[in-house]
Amino acid sequence: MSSDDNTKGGNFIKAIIEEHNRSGRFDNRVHTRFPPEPNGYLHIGHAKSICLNFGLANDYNGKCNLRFDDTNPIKEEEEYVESIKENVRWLGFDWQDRLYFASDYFDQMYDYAVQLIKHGKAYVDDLAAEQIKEYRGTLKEPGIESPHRNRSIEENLELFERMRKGEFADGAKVLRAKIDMQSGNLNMRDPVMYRILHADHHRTGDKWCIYPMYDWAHGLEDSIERITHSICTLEFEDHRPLYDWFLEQLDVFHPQQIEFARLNLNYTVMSKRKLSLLVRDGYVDGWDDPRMPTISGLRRRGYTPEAIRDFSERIGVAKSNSVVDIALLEHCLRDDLNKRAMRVMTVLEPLKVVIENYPEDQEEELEAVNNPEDDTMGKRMMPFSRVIYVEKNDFREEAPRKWFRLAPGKEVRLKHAYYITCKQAIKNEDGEIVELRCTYDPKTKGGWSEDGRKVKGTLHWVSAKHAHQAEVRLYDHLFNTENPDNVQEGQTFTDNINPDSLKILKNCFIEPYLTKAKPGEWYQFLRQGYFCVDSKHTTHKYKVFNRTTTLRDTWARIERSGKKT
RNA sequence: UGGGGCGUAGCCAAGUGGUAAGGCAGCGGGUUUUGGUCCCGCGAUGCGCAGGUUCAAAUCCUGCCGCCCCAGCCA
Repeated sequence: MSSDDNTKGGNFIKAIIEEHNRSGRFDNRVHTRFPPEPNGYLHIGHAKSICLNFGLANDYNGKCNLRFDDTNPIKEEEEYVESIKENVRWLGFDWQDRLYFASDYFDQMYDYAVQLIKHGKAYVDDLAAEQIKEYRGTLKEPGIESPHRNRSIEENLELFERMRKGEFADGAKVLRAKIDMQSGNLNMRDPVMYRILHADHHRTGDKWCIYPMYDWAHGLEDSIERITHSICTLEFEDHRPLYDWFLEQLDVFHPQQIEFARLNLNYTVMSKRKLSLLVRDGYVDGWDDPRMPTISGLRRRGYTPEAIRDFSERIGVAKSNSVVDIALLEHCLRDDLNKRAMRVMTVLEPLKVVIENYPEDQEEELEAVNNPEDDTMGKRMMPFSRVIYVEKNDFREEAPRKWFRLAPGKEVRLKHAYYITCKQAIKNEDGEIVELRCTYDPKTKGGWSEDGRKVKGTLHWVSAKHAHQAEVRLYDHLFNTENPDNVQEGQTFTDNINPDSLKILKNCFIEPYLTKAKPGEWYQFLRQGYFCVDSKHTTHKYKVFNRTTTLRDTWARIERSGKKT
């Protein structure tokens, strides 16, 4: 790969990498890692990081590791490890044989800590957590040194050894780096390296009762794996001096930490805390609810890995806090689905249409194109008969200006079928329209006429006799405000939940072909949107479809703007 | 005794002294058997503000202003 390819669509991280390649700092090697903590499910924000790390490795002919940063046994579980691996794989990335765990390095980290103690750069502190906090000082005042700061190396060595052996209770002692209690950077005020935690770890069991802190562990993990570029989010910028300090003291391989802005999206929330609250309090149907910004939610909603990767690329990478418009994500989705989704016909809110001049017992098979964007997807046959269903909102008793659809006296085209003209609308005793009586023009088979007569409206339909019933779930944004966290006093983000984020339609009709639809397939319901088979609620006999996203709807826009004026 | 970052269009974002890329959103128009797709066109005399250096400044200097992060034995 030439460097021209790399600079295209450049970002500041690529600039740094290229500078390193010029200077030879890492021998032209690029090795990144995606380092999740296995304490929750991945979301679209993680996807950005995954695409970034694996993407850079790919761009520069390097490698990217999948590494679980499992240094806190209290929060971490095996269940999350599996789901994270599955998500990364689904997104289309391959860590090959480089699956690592921070816990695999616990022995080595312990040895490094001993080394630091021997150099007089770390000490065991007996101060209680509360006291450590007091001694740390504040943002504007310096901290003060712990009375145990100047213990002898021998004593520190012995105490640390006894910590490891389990001679002390949780919280009784910690190992601290001896740096600078005066530092303006609080991270440098003798940060804790090890805490005592008599807890079972999901991988190391009860082998350890002391566990390394993030700042101590992370740089070592990177160094051990010979990571060249350790990419993390902005809030770790203040930690970089500490990251560098540890590696310098140890005189080991020293990766470059680079920080970028995490992804924020409007109309949703991204924090682990809020996401789990939505699940726990039943606002959504689990972590994979199609309205959730989790990878599993997006997947169940019908998002494609390609769309998510395209999105990651288009949003760019920078250091300024920003909120990306979710419309961009949706655009990427439509862009991908437009090319790959088979077109089918379904009627979501049915209105019966009787074609009066079509023979009672006649049926025919009409040819339908599967995807006008892709001829290789071929054609299929659709049954047609005297009674069909069309969409309720494709009929208006009084046609507004520029209305191309059905109305008394209006002629429209049934896609792939015939032109029909509306003769009469039949109402029930409540005044609701329950049936349309139409006539068809037998000379317009296939949906066109030799006389060149213009018919502007084209409708989707389904033959009543041949249709199958199905459930369709229409999803909208989970929140009805751009920034759900922007609340008045006494309110919480859940007060901004969109009450109409899920609409379930149980009386929908689908064309016969769709009875074969399987989870994992993408369809465009003609004129309505992209849909997929729901993997959770669909049974052998009962199909449930999720609306992935709508099509752009110019008519809705015209009506909306018309109402405003 | 405070430290670290960030400000380019409604939203992202390139740009690294030579006269403001691109995408999304929006608005017009064309094509169309999806009011879809596709195609064409439209937005910064200006880069947080004010000075300064220079033939030339979003880019360099000075001073302000605004926003974000940091006081876990979380990551």
